[in-house]
Amino acid sequence: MTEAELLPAQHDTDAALCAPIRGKHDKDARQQALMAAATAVFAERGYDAATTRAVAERAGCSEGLIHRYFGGKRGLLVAVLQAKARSFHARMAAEVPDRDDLREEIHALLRWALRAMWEQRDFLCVTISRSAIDREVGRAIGAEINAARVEIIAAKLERHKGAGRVREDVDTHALAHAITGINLATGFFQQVVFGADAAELARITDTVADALWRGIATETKRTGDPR
Amino acid sequence: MTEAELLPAQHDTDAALCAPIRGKHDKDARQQALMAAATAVFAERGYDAATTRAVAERAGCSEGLIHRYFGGKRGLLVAVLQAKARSFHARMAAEVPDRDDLREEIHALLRWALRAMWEQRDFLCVTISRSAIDREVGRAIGAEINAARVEIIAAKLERHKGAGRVREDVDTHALAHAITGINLATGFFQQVVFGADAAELARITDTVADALWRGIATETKRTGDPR
Amino acid sequence: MTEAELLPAQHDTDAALCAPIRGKHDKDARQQALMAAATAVFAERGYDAATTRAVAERAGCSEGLIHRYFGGKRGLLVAVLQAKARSFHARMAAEVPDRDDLREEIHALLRWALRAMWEQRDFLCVTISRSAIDREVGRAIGAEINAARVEIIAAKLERHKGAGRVREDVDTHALAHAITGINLATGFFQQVVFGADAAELARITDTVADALWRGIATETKRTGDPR
Amino acid sequence: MTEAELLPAQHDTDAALCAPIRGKHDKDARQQALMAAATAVFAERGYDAATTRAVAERAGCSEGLIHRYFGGKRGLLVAVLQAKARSFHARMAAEVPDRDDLREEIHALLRWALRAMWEQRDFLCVTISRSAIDREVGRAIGAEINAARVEIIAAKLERHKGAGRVREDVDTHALAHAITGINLATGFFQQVVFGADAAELARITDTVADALWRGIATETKRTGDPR
DNA sequence: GATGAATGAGTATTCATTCAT
DNA sequence: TATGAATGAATACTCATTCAT
Repeated sequence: MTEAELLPAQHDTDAALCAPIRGKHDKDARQQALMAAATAVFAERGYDAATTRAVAERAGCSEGLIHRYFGGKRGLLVAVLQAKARSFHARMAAEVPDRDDLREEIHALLRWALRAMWEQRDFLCVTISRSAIDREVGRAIGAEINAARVEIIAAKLERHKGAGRVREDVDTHALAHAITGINLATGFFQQVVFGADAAELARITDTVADALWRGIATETKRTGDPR
Repeated sequence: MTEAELLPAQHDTDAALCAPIRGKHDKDARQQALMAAATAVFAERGYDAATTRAVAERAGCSEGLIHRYFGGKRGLLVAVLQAKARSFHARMAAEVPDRDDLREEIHALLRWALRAMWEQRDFLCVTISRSAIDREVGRAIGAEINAARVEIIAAKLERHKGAGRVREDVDTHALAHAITGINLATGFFQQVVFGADAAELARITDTVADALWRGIATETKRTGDPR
Repeated sequence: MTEAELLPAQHDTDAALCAPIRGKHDKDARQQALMAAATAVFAERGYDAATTRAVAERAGCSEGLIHRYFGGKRGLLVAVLQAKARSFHARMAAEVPDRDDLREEIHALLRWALRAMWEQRDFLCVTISRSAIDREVGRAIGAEINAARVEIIAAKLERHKGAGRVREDVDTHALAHAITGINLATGFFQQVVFGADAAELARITDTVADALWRGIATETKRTGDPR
Repeated sequence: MTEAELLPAQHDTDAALCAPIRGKHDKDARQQALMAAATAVFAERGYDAATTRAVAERAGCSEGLIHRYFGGKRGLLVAVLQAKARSFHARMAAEVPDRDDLREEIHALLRWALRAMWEQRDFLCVTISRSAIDREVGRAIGAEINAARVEIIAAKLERHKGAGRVREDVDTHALAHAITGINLATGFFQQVVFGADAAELARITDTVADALWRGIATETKRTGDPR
């Protein structure tokens, strides 16, 4: 499993986006700047505690624009969420290419989540925090982001099943849900919220990946077990 | 696996706790009432949107006491969190008794989380939402609630390992972390936040439980496989 | 016609009401102070341009109380309006006692309005200004304040009619409406808004009072005409 | 008294004025459009609640022009007021032609006010509302609109006096003020603000007109009294 | 000790006005 | 010249916290 496909593990929220505004009247640039600033400020303080003033200040423009462009604070949150959601699973599809080795596939999926969620931790903090409170946001996340990832993973597993690498009695869709859940638990909660260290995360990830692999792989295919 | 051990699936916020205060000057009763009211109000509206006035009103006493007793709104949140944490894993230890069948043990652990988290969903919403924002709360949850549950589960797995039911090369501690994570992902996110239906949840839980069991059980012990 | 019955011609909004608050926690005094301050500030700047901050500052307390006590800015306006309305026509009834000379009665009514409206000009500015914009306020003023004054005047005229001092074909109710209207026009608009001087006001008032008197008095009763 | 002279009773705000702008660069047309739009928007919402954006939108041009052409929102109000004032008493002079019957003259004056003020009610709401608050506007209204109308009415009365139809001791100027005041009271307040019905308004108007007529007419001229 | 009246710093949002284009 | 993007000061209202009673 190569690591080359993984993104650099750092915040992506602002490098380019928060760069000084080009023109005084560049509407698009300002909208981008506001969304980037919002992602950061929401992440740092949480949605409720974040102030529109702080967002505007960081974006380098006036509060009024938040209301002009996004219809208010909540509109800004929604805009940020939608933009991120679009890019997020597009990336997963691209960055975790299909493999012919089931074990590697599972490991790659779990490791990718560790990387991607660390990188997106700012966005995730807001999203998770809101989704736990705001039913509407919660369902939207479930239906849009989570479901999409489940489908991608289920398709991968189904391919392995078709190739005889996964036991016939395994419910690939349910397993995809489980893997997505494990991603969230390790990638976000243990890594970001609980602050687990890299070694522990690797240990957990590898352990569960191997356990799952053994648990779903057909007997004959498991002979190449590295351990 | 009997279901008798599982708790009734309903909100537990406060039948008794919100009962009318016994004496006007019963300090302990007032603190209890405030914490119960806070649990309910925080759950209903989220921490930020909850007002100390609402908490005081529901507890039937004055706002001032929140500051006198708990040092303010945040102190009240912390008090509630700690109290819940204490009771929470005490319950898990009691309600998921050790079993000699590994497969049943794993299934029981996953099913218990489904029940317990549904029952505690109000409290979890606040906790999860805050922990994603408030680093301090996040670490506290990780260190107190999560770690304690990991230990309990790890001990169970270790016992099975000692009895030769778990492969020697399995890192029980890492696996316990994984199981706890799966609990959170399915019990809270899929069940409460995303609103998955019971059948789907059961399917996911059973699938991952079986996969893990096969993945960690020693070959010889698996002959009794029901499938 | 004695002038002794007329009130001193000065603002009454604050002398006593805006006096320093007695006790820090005197709820009633603060409500009074807020209403007095509101009357003054609304009068000076108009309802819209008046700020709750300015009202609070003048009342010597915090903005929050406006919302706690009156439910907001509009509630404060309504409270002021109602309080004034109650006292206003009670005063007219008391301060323009019945007379047996019709001519004196009419003169007294018109002069009283001049005095009373000058004195209440602050309150009237807000009231008139709002009533012209806010349909609800307008109707309320018409139904409460205006109608009450019409009734009092109509009763006076009816008494004169009964005593044979007013022509049988005079519609006393319609005339009462007219007199109330003339009061408003001269007492408020010419006096307060247009800034007419006292001599001119007296001339207008006396002219119209005499014209009305001649116009409604029975022929025989008019012999004592001073002119 | 013919009714033919009376204007159609409907809002006159802008059938023509709001028509699509002829040329993009027709400065005069734009100023007209802005003033028409302002009249309408101010009337609908009141001066304070009206926004320059709403005015600009309705006029079909940009907010900036309000400041370029009129120096701001207040300047726009003043421009509208002056324009209206000019047209208003020009109309009265034209629409209430001199009559040789004093009684008819007075009735006509009062009835005209009822019609004209109903028709101009939107404009009057803003004007009256502002004049009660904004001293400058109040004096301007008094000096320009009111004084002009007083002069017209006084001239009419003086003509009747010259013809021996009005008693020598009547102060025609003061009476003209009184009539103007009654116009305002009945035409605007009772009719528009208090929402009195047509029958009641007619009764009041006729009663006061007759009372005034009897009160000022010379004895001999009154023999033709219809009653 | 307990109350609830009072505070004041802070919030999202609005809007007349300015100015780069 | 006209536009409309951008501003920023101002607004009503909220709420955790304090403190006189």
